[in-house]
Amino acid sequence: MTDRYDPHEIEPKWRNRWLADNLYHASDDDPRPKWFALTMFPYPSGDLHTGHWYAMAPSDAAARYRRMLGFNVMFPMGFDSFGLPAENAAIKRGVDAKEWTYANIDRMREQLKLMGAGFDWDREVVTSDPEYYRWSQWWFLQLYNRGLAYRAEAAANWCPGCKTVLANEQVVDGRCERSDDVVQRRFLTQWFFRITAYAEELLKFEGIQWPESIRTRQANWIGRSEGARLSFAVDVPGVDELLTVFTTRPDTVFGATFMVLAPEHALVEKITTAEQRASVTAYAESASRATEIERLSTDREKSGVFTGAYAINPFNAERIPIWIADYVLVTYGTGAIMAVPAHDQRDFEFAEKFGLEIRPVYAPKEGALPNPLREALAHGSRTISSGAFDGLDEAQAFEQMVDWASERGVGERTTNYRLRDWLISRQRYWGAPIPIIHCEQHGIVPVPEEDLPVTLPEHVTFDSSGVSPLTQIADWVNVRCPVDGGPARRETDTLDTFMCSSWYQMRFADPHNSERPFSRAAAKQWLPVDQYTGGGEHAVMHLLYSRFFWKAARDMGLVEGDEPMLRLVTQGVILGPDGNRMSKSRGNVVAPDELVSQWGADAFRCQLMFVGPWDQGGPYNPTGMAGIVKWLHRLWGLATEEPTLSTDADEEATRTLRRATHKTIRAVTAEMEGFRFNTLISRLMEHTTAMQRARAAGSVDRAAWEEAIATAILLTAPLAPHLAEELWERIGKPYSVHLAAWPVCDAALARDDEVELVVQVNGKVRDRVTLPLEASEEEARVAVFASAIVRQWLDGAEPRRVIYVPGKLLNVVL
RNA sequence: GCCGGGGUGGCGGAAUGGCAUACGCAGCGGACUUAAACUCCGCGGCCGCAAGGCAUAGGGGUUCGAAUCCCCUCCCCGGUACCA
Repeated sequence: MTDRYDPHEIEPKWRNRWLADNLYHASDDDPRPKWFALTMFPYPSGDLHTGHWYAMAPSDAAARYRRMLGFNVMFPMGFDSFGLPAENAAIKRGVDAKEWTYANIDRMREQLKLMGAGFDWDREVVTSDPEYYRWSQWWFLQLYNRGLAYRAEAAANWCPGCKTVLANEQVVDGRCERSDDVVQRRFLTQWFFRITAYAEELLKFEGIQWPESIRTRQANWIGRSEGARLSFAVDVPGVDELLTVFTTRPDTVFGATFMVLAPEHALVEKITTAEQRASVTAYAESASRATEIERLSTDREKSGVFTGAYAINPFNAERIPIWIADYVLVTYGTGAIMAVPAHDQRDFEFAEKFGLEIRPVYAPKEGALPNPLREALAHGSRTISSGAFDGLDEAQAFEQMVDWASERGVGERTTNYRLRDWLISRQRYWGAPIPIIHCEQHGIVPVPEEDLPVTLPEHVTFDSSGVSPLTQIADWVNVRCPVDGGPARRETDTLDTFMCSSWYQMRFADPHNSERPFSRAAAKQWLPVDQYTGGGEHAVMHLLYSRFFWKAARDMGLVEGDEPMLRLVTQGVILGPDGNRMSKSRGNVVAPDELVSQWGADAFRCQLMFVGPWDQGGPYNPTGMAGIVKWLHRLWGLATEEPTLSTDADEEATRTLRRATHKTIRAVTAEMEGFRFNTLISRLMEHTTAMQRARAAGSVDRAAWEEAIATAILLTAPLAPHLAEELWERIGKPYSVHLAAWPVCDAALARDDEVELVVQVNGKVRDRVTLPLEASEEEARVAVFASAIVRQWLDGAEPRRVIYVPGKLLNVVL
């Protein structure tokens, strides 16, 4: 037995023992209350990086804490293993996508084990396994059968680099979230999930503890706005279609002096006059060529063209010109607006540029209307120039005008959402095939459930075009129609990987079920997730999709409750030592493997938790490792080298040590509940110092010492699991510390006997006095005014006022 | 522009109305050691000999008392953006 702390000796020993004993397996028949702790599973990119450690080590600590509190904890791990990097490796380097992926998984699984986390490896799921994606396909069919999956032509985001469409959520600043290529707009027939059916419910966050920032981002993304649809007749011979607009300000309809359609709007073709056709076509073409980035630039000057056609305002029968302009988006509302330049700044700028009428329909809140208007008047006092509706405030005008339109069938109150349906088809190979067959006779035919999985062909070759190989494999594509056995073709698009990760937490409840995605009993036992941890960057992707999926599953009667994850804590981004995101090009990447082989997993875990508040992230510099390592050595030394123990040690010293121990239990427990690992560790360091002081002071009470050491080991166990296990054994406790009970604070022992009262004169600290804990205000005053320093400051003057905060402070005001 | 989070020693950070700078890093001094450190002890905001004064991005306010609450301004990070 070595006497020195050597992580390289103890860490492999305990890791192997835990694995051999299956210590962290969550049993289905355990009477204790369940706790489903989940940290976002990784994409198997090939290497576990510092970001993974930063996310997972504290998640593991929190799960271990719950286990010690007496919960039947399930803390599973898996791999989100479909996706483009595997395919890119296949295209660029000629490796096999599957082999590349599974080699990475094997490597990362070993790296994850080095972390010493308490993952239940029996429940591992890999989304690219047929046993898993079979059920992803099954979910697709359920959603299809319920009308929540559909195929439609729509303007889609096309990434030229990835050669596939993307969901709106995967477009960041007009660029592909993955490859950074500028996204193009293409009209394509694609598969969608009807997430908009749940838009309203997704805005509610009842019964869950999620960070404000994530809830806000989801709410902004869903973008609910209340308003009305108004229909305008089109004054074009032979066109009886109505031009319907969505507006949040139907109360300004008398100020509508022109209409604007998105260049892609279906009506444009039908209403454009012969005279205007050439310029309209040219404008529409240039708009379609413009990238999303160019079109979305808000400081760009307004542009547009007159169609030559007019609409009729249903309120006053006025003929108003119809324009097209790219500031109106085909994807929002109805793709058409009534322009009210006097009360909308964008319309105002457009009207100014093209010399269109600007007609105020509200009097300003103060003063007279400027003439001419310098900018749009967003809100006014009372309606003017609005016919029979004059003299109303905004709310009244809204109500009365929408009622008027509803009665005549030319409008209705409506709620509009910015959220679009989730585009889930991808023109890529390395994903779960969409289980659909296209039959010449029967059109879209779902693959029968008993034929699942639709297996992804292996060992495919990529040609230089980058087109998905699935389209090239004739004996995979050509199938018999399930209805009549006639000739048919498989759908060659695959599912967005975000679809595979939208339900993975459900699969963890019953990961090996080959009859269904999970049994009802397993769902009841384990779901929903009690504590989810991961990166906030998934706010409007994974975290939104998972909520949608859960609600759909609930409506199918498969799960209970309205939310998939009850409590969410998102960690910040760990940065390189220079304060920038870690990247190879910057040369600021900190490689976990090197640090672990030098200092051990426990030290690395602890240092990552110690650097700062977890939810904020921040720079990470390995130079700080020394402090953590010193602390672990100090703890080791205390646990392995006993002081002189006695039963008649100094009573006050004993009391002091026990007080430190119980105060530490209280503080560490609170920090653990709040995911404040940095201050948690500082508390443990202080306790370690207190024990060192006690040992240095001479003989120590045996019971108090043993309590202090055992407590320190227990409180450290979630953070440094290997070290704690070793020390627990060395002090003669039964295996395993990770199954031991979390210590409980004895309030009487934690209590202070006396307090140090801060003495202020006019709010400035001048002195301190020590008083018994129960000292009255009168006793405090006596002690304070007896102080020579205080009397010097008073200089004979009478205090005007005395503020007393029991146990803390006494302020003398002159 | 709008929404969210921030700005405290040389550095990471602590304190969310009551002792500013906990706990660490780096630094300095000392002990032990032939020598060392993943050992131990100590020092450490700025000005000042001291008494004391001044310091939490900047300015103003509330309060007996403000890093903390309110108002204004500046800066950094993240999100989002012609959303009708």
